[in-house]
Amino acid sequence: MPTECQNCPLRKLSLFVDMSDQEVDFMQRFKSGELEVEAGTTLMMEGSNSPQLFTVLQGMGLRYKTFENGERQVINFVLPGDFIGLQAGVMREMQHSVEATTPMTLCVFDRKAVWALFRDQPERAFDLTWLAAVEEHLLGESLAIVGHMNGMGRVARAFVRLHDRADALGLLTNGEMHLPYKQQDLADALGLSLVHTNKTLKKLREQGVATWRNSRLKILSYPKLCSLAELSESREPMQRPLI
Amino acid sequence: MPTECQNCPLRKLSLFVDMSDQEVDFMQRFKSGELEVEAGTTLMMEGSNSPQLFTVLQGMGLRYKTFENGERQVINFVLPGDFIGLQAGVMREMQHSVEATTPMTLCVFDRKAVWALFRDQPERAFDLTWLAAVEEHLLGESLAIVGHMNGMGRVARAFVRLHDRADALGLLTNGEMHLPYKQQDLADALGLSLVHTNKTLKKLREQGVATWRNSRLKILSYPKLCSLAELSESREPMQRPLI
DNA sequence: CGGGCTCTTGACACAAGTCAAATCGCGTGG
DNA sequence: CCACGCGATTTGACTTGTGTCAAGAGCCCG
Repeated sequence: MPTECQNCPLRKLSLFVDMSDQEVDFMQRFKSGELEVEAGTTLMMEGSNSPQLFTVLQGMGLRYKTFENGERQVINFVLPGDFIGLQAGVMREMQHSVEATTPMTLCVFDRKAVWALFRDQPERAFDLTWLAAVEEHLLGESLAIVGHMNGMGRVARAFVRLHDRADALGLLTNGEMHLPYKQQDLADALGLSLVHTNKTLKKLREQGVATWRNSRLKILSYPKLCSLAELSESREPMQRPLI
Repeated sequence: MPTECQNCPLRKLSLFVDMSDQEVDFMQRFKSGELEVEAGTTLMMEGSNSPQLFTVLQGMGLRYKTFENGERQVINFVLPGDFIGLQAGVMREMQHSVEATTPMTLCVFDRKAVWALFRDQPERAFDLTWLAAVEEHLLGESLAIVGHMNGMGRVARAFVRLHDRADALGLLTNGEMHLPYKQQDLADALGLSLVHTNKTLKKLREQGVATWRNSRLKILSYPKLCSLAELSESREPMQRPLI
């Protein structure tokens, strides 16, 4: 039984900007269906042009680029509310791949409908661009992190960001969240080697800052973590549209 | 005497997708004026919300984020045809600063007109989103470069990218281009220290691959440079819209 | 019970950062 | 016209954060 946009649990989160009834109505028509995939499914392939676009309702995944030598750069982590396939929607093809790391429920849109959206729903088209700008912002931040922070700083930053995102999505219980990734995934996201990432995680454990075991991330001392991440403890999350 | 969009020299480049007469006409009305700034001018300020957006007609600049400790991460280099201020246009504020490193001529648009663009010109709104997606792609690439390549690879990659961009813009003469940046700028873009960047440049000189002096970059051996950058020599440039 | 992933650890090598000082270029002012 | 000062570029010496290699431990699943 597919979710009605009207009842979409994500919409109610304060993380996302409010939608008018009329907009909700349009989204309902824009939505072409719902998709459930199992962990490990590749949702988008670098270089391909998917006929479908998605919004994540449940589950987590990864965006990444692959190199000739087989290595990967993880672009970012995919959480509920994320839009997948913007590049396929407006450019010829995707520039990165997207993979599910848990079972996922996805809202499906028809690529061709994107044009209708621009023609008939300028507000929503605007939101799509907004989303692209948010994405650009996040990538710029990642670039800054990888470009300027050492191993400990990068891991701490990643944890703070994930913690905050989970918090905004209501996925946090007692400072604990589901983090269904491998250490290699985190390493590939931060531009660190697996070994060094592992040793950094160990330090965080020993210092009583955070533990990450069995796919569960537990923040033991948010202040310490923020300090390592060179972030102030009070940052208001940026609101963004949901599509 | 401001340039007529009709006669815009950039439009004719094959790098940019063609525009219908009607679109050119709209752009002419969308354009609110032209601006000339001198080198060193800050065009956009991180955290601010500029009332104006720009497209670069002439000159070069830098996008960057600043850290609490005064360091910078250069997000990318700004060349003619680049659109500046997308974030200000759709989000509350800019997430990075933009600075001119040479005198620049800019096409000026009114931020408020962006909404009119979405309402009245869906094709152009689509192009704006397209541009945002291109930006996202480029940032993803930068992230991959900084995350996975060593100093030599990064510098080589940067040179190839700049060379190709200049080429597509017709700014190349005998494999030579104007590159009005400091070594510190390049270092900040690549996440390297100034000293290490300098030593890497020296190696490139000694190996007869490329020289960069007096703001002029000269590629002596494109094949060697591509090999260092781990890129094939034949890559077709991605077409994108001009706004 | 065995095979195949992850995750951990230790030892070692090296790329890149830091510190410090010399040189070069250039505009300014005496 | 030369001396000075300041920013950018070079270089050398030393330190250290990370990568690489290799092997073992833990765990799940067939």
